[in-house]
Amino acid sequence: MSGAPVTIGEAARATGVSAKMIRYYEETGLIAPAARTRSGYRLYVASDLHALRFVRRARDLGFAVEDIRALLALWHDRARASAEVRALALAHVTDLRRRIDALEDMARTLEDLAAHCGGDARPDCPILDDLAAGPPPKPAATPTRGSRAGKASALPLRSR
Amino acid sequence: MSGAPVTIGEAARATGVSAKMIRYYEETGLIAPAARTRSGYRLYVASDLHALRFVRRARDLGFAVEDIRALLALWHDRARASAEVRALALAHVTDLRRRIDALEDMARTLEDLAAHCGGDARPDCPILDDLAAGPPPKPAATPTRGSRAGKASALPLRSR
DNA sequence: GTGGGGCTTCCCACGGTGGGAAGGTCAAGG
DNA sequence: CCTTGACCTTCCCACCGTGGGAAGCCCCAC
Repeated sequence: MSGAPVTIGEAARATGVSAKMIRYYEETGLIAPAARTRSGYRLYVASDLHALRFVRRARDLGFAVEDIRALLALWHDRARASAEVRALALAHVTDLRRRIDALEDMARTLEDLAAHCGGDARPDCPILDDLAAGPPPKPAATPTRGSRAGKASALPLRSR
Repeated sequence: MSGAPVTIGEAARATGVSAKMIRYYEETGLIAPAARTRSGYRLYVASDLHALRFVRRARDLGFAVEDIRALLALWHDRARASAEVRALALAHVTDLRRRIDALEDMARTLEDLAAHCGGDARPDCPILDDLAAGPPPKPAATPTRGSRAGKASALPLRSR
C-alpha cells in the first residue's frame, strides 16, 4: 500500500510496460512527463501507475497508440458521454474484424492449397503453382480495378 | 505477348508491385538484380515479371518477405520435395491462426464491454472501467499457461 | 571507496511501405 | 535543334511500436 513514488524500473515491473516504452509514451505525450528526483530519475506515483496499466490494457486490446490518446482523454474527462467511448471501441472492433477476415481468407486459401499438395518427396506442388500464377482472377465484372480502395489501419499488434 | 524487356514502371503496372517495392526487393536480394540499359534503367523480362507476381501473391497470402525468400528458393529448385513447401505453408497457417485468435479475443472482449455500455450521454462506462482496471486477472488454476512461450512473428500484414 | 545495478540520454534496428528531392534520359512535337 | 514532360536513377526521411546497446551518472551496500 505504500504510496511512495517508484523509479521507472519498478513502474515497469508493476504495470507490465517496459521502461523503454514508458519513456517513449512520455516522449510522445501519451502520458504526462514524470516527476524527477534532483538527480533526474523519473518518479511514478500510484496515479501514474494506474495510467500506465490503462495504456497497457488498451494495447492488449489492440488499440493503436493514437486511439489510446483519445481514450485517455475521455477517461480523464469526468463529464464524457459513454457513447463516445463506445463509438471508439466499436470502430476498433470493426477494424479488428476486417483484419480477421483478411487473415482468415489467407489461412483458408493456404489450407486449401495444402490439402491438394502431396506433401511427399515429389516436386509437384499446387502451392507453388498458385503462387506462380500470381494474383487470383478478379471475381467480378467491375471496372478491372476499383481495387485501389480504402487503406486499412496499419495493425497495431504485438503478442509479446 | 511481346517478350521485349520493360522498364520498372511497366513492370510495376504489370505485376501489382510498386516500383519502390521492386527496388527494395532487389536491394534486399529477394529478387535478382535487374538487367540495365546503358543509361542505367532497370529492364525486366517475362521471367522477372513472373517472379514479381509470385512475390506479390505470396505477400497477399500474408507471407513475410523472409518466408518468400524460402518459397522462391523452392520454386527455383525443380527437385524440391512438395513436403517442404507444404510445411512452410502450414507453419504460416498456424501463425495466421494464432493472430486471428488474438484479434478475435480482442474483438470479443470489446464487444462484451460495449454491450454493457449505455452508449448515452452519461459518463458511466464499463469500457473505461475495464481499461482502468488494467490487465485481466490470471485465469488461474492451470500452470499459469505455458504462456511466455513462442515469439509470434511480427505480423506481416498489409491490406492495401 | 569500490562494485554493481539502476538510471539517464542518444542512436540504431526491425518490416514493409510511401513520399519526395535532385538529377539523368528519352521520345515527341515545335 | 531544343523544349517539354514523362519516366528513370539514387538518396534520405517518415511511419509504428518495440528492443538493443553505448556512454555516462547515481545510489546503496559492503
